Amino acid sequence: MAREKRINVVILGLLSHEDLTGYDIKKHIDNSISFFWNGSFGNIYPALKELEEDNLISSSNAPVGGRERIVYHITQKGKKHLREWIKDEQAVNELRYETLLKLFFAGGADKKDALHNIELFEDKIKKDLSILKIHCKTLKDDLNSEDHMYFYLTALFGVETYEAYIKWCGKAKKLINDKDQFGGR
Amino acid sequence: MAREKRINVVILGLLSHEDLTGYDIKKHIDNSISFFWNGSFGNIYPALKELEEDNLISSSNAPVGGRERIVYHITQKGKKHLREWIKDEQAVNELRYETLLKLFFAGGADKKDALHNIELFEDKIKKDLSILKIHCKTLKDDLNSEDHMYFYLTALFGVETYEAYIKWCGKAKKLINDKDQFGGR
DNA sequence: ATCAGCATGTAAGGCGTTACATGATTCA
DNA sequence: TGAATCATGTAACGCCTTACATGCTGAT
Repeated sequence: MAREKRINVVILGLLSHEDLTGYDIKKHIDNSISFFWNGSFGNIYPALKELEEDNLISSSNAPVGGRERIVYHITQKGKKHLREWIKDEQAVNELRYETLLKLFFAGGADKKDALHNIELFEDKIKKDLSILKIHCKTLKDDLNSEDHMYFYLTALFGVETYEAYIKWCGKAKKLINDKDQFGGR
Repeated sequence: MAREKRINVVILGLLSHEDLTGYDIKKHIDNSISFFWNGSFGNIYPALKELEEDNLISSSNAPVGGRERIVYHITQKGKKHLREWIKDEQAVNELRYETLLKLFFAGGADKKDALHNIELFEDKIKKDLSILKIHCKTLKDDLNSEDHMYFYLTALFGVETYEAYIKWCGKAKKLINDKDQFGGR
């Protein structure tokens, strides 16, 4: 019944591109997919152990100097597992925006707080958008491989939705300011 | 350190509009805010008990016939707590889209699967969008109260981002189909 | 009479985050 | 020599979901 934990397929997916350490995996998540998925050492390392037990990945020690280092490699079984997950129609898509929650309930609060929350959101989105745009452009200029096309499409999703967010922020601020006849409290 | 669980403020927020039972709260969440926040009986009922212990809400028995029914009411302390949460600058905004994850890792899979996943996503979004649009229009035609303005703004957020999603779906499908020189596997 | 909806709750488990613990290496 | 980065891992906890358990009411 219980769905497989998604960190497993994230790891398999990253390892399907190249061999990586747990630390590398965390960095890749942070750099490439953090706007739609997250991971932490606290779930990556235990997941690596489980995946290896299930023969979906294999490991080899590759210390650098005296520093411990374990490089993971996806197996054929792991690749098959990844493809099956992609093929599976079930997909959980969740958005949990506390900023919207605060706005939804702002009726009993100070209008300035509502505006401030929107501005904070807007600033964060603008910052993230500028990074995503660079990323997106780099990928667009190098669409030679199938992998890159898919990376580009996810980055494009980020850029286009974030641009929609920013437009909305403008409208929201305007409406809140215009409708001042309610009288802030 | 640990952040307060957000279901608490969701409940306080809904009760700041009107008195409700636990069952009502679940319905309101499903009807009005489910596109950016969720709740389940399994976390609503325990949270109601805690909130009452902390005097943020009060309860009164209001059975209908022989059917048990507990109506909750927000206290002054609860209202204050809600306003403070809104004022607090911290806000966690997370997007977790398994569809994007599948797309990001689609390089080793069949191109048809990638397209199919986008179509499934698009269908779901279109369905939800049509509901959101009706909701949004209703709210727009009745912007007399401050509460309604905020409800409208959150619904507008949904409409505009979902429209951006649908545009992206079109582009994504087109690019995947056009770039067929990679040769699907 | 049966089924959908109203209504309250508990139990188990899953998944994830945060904080902690440890230590090597590289660069300023 | 100290800070940032590389690198692996554990422990505690939080929050939520799913499934289960129970029973009344109203409509067909």
